[in-house]
Amino acid sequence: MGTKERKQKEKEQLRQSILDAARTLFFERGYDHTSIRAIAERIEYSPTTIYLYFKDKDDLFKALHDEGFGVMRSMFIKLMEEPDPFERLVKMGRMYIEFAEKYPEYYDLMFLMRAPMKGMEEAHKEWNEGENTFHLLQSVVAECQQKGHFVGHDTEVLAFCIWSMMHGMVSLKIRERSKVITEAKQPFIPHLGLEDFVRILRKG
Amino acid sequence: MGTKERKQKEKEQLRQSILDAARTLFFERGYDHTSIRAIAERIEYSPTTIYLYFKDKDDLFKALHDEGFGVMRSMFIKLMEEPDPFERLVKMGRMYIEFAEKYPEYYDLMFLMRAPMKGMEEAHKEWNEGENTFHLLQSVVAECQQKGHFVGHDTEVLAFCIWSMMHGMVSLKIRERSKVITEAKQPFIPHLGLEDFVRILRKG
DNA sequence: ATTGTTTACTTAACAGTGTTAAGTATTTTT
DNA sequence: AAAAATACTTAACACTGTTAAGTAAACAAT
Repeated sequence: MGTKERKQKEKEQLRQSILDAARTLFFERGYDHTSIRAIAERIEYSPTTIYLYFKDKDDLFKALHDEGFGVMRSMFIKLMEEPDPFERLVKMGRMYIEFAEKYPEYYDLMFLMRAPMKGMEEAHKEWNEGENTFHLLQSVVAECQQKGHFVGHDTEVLAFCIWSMMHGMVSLKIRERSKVITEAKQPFIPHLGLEDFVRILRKG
Repeated sequence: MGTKERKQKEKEQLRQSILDAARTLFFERGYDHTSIRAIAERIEYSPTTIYLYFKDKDDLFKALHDEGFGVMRSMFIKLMEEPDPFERLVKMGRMYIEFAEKYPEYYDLMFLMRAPMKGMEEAHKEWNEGENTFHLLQSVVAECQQKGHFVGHDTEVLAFCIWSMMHGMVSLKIRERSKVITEAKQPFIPHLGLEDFVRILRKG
């Protein structure tokens, strides 16, 4: 029965091309300003076809949200071979910024937008993707502490602080709040900030 | 001509009650899920009346956005009498968290949401409210440096880092991303993080 | 006092949204 | 050849922000 498998593959392909169209349009004009009808038009299907592959608009969002975490994970994996935990932590910070600068739209979906989380409370219930990534950070911080860094700090709270720092800089930049600083410094802002932060952390 | 003044006042009152209704509904169900019709229904006027007082929905947003900065400013002013700049900086941090915890919806409008900024690019062009607040922070940081803190750091970049730290923690909390940490610590999360951060800063 | 004009508001409508129920071919199974 | 399942579409519902046109009352000028 080769036809059954072929049909299955065709279905998977259509699902993928819906997702591709959605990604393109979401990234181009944002989630709110992308209509199901526009996505449908792009792949030359009727709008209702999309509902045969995705529950609703939030479901499309969630798919891209998880896709984003996949991309981020694949970037993080590369630097796990760095032996020194503090250096690894610093590299993770740089990678975080690189991800946000390269895929600001993914970052938006993953960490900034509210829309998806509502659908996530029902389905995922616990934002698994985000939790996994955070625990990765937390374990690196714990390793740092074992090597004598950050003495007397609560691992969890400190990890949250570090994440907050990165998230703060990156999200202020993405949402164009970083325009409050001198124009010449703006292109370097998350990186400059990170290096400044690292200088402070090295002492602790 | 007392009637003219009375009319003027009545107009101002209606404008205010539109704003009150908008605030209530925005805070209750969020900007996106509040319709002009719902606001109109609440004050028992026709939807189009709102357009006689506000250009469009973004204009309503902007009014509440600026209102939020007014509230924040009035909270900040109180702690400007603190003579020691470092202590003042710490108190500003605590105040920032208090504001965000007391008025998460204002915070959302002011620092998280995207919708308004688009309208702001045309009108304000430069997010004045945000800039003023940032420059206040920057001057406190500069004062700290004059007293020997944070030697060798760029004032602007450092101020941005500090703001990022606060913004990161607060916004992760508001958008419910802080659920990645132990439940027992969650209620204290922005405060605990701040104190941790302060401990690190005191050394520099 | 009767005009004309301004003011403050409403009705009706447009073009768009997410989403669902019902319908239609086409293919597969019996 | 009849029945059933598959894959998709058409038509519609109840919304949305926003605008153009209309209305009734208050004012001004003659």
